[in-house]
Amino acid sequence: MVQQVDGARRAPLNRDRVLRGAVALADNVGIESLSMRNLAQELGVVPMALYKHVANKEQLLDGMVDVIVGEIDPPVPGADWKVGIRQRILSARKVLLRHPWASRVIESRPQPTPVVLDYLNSMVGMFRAGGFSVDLAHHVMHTLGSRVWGFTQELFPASPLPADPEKQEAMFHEMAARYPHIAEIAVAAAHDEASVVGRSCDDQFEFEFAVDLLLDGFERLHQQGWTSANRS
Amino acid sequence: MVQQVDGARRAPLNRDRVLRGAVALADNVGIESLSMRNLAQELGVVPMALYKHVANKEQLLDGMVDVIVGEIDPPVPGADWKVGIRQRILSARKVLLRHPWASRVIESRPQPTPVVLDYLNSMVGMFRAGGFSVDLAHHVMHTLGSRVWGFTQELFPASPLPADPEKQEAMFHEMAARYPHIAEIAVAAAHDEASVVGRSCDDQFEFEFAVDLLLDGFERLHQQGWTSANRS
DNA sequence: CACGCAGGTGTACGGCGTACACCTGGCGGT
DNA sequence: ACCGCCAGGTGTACGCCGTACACCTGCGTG
Repeated sequence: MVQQVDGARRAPLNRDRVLRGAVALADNVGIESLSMRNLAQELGVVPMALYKHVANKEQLLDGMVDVIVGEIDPPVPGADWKVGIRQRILSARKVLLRHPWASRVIESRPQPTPVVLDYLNSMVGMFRAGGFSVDLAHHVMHTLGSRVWGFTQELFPASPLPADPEKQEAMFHEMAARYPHIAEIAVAAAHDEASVVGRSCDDQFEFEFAVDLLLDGFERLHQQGWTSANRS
Repeated sequence: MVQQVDGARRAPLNRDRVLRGAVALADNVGIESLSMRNLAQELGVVPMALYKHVANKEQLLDGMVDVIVGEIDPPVPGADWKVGIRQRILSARKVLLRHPWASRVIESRPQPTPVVLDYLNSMVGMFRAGGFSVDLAHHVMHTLGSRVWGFTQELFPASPLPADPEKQEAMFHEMAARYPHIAEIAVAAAHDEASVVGRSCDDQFEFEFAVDLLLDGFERLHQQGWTSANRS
């Protein structure tokens, strides 16, 4: 049933093959359909075989995160801190857009792996190399929050509009009556992009807007010699 | 087995009682131990009885979010936009600190409920009342991201130190060697608070640092008459 | 040739969400 | 006084999940 079609025996599994298989499967069928049983089947193996290579599902998820982090570009060497950080974050973002499930998985990990710590450490290092005090670098990392990973907390994903244009119209009027401020944003955004109502806004622009606002704020504090001692 | 000890029959369930029971149970035993079966038992009822009041577990979670949002203070009427927004967000934060599971649940909802939309709408309204253009209000909401809910993406929770102080020492040296930038932050933070190594930093301060940096940035853009037309 | 051990297997358990058929007690209409 | 309805609660069962544990198998080494 599970055996190979071609005569050659399946190459033996190893941790890396398992992790990459898991990433691929999550990419294809969604993270919510990634189960040990599922993954085992995909790899042509019985579920329990996986446990020879990962301790349990949590460790599998940790390993998947490590694979993803490995896809992020390394820091550009001689760059100014601001452009360097920006590039790195936007590289992370590109990776996360390739693996839409990854942000949720990253958020769900209770402890960082060494690979993740390496990434964060090198990020802090870029601020330090730019002359930031330990103090400021610290708070600035907190402020970036999930954006060091290239994603922002989505307030909600693009709403799937009803196909029927009459229902669309009705829904729109209800929105406008009940949530006028949200509605006018939706209208403006739709107009900007000459697209249908409800089309979600330009994600990339929103992301860069936020990152740049933050980086500019950081720069200002840095130049002012900000210290956490002047906590008001 | 399940019947009441006192002669009086259990008051009949209703949606509200189910939701509040679920919130209480999550508070007590943690969200990961909240199951339909568990909750039913707590309410003195058979699991399937819950389905007369909520369609499924997803709707239960939606309802729990609504309960939490209901605990956030309403906007202070005559306040300046900046202090008004700040107060509201810090109120949300207080609520979320009472229900530590709530941030993860909010993040996990695929669609916002009407109650959530009301909250977001009123938040946008505060920016609009402060003179923000629709355009700027829009992007500014995105920038706040999960902070409108009073939480920030945690890079990782406080690490539980090993009890043995020798192991602590060893771990610390390994950290310092491998992740020097992270280590120096840890040292500085520990020194600030005269606490043990690894003690997590002052969360409230980090949060307010970020919110204030953002609000200041928003104010600057607002005063400059910023428009998304000048997208560089 | 025997042995060990890494890698793969089979079976089983307890937990989950929930579909579906059923029961029951009180209330409104006649 | 009776009947029928139906909201609310029950019982059973299914298919999924993660994974403990005992087992097998075949290769590399002594």
